[in-house]
Amino acid sequence: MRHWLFKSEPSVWGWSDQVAKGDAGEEWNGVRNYQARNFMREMAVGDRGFFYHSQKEKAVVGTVEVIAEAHPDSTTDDPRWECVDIKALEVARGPVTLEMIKADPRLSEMVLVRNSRLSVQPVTAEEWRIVCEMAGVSG
DNA sequence: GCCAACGTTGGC
DNA sequence: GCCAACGTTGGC
Repeated sequence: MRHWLFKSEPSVWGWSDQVAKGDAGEEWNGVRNYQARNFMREMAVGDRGFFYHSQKEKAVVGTVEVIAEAHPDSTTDDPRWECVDIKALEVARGPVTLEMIKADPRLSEMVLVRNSRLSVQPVTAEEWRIVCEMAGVSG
């Protein structure tokens, strides 16, 4: 199983929106960046990821699971853009802020730290374990 | 609100 | 195919 990080502005699509969709989940649509799209193409059903709020909050707020492989993005007719479907899994007992992540030397190589603009990112197994621990989730 | 970083576009 | 110009994102 691989791990990922999904970033969203909470004012556009937040954790509560994701939770409201329940097990049916929702498309992670609207991505218009090739790198991010390519990562979604690599995802498999059952992969897990962090749900990160950008902008004001800047924190991992929960975990999600990939429930459908990449397929055309329903929000555009442009065949270049694809997305996966994800569902909310576990809420973070305490949000893991960007500040906390930056303060931990073990997480200094995270894409979130190195390339803050990428909206869909891979997370290593170790990074996954550490951030899950900080968030108080089982992973 | 500003600005650095980055990606995309389009002219050559 | 290069690169300048431009637009967008997101942290600060």
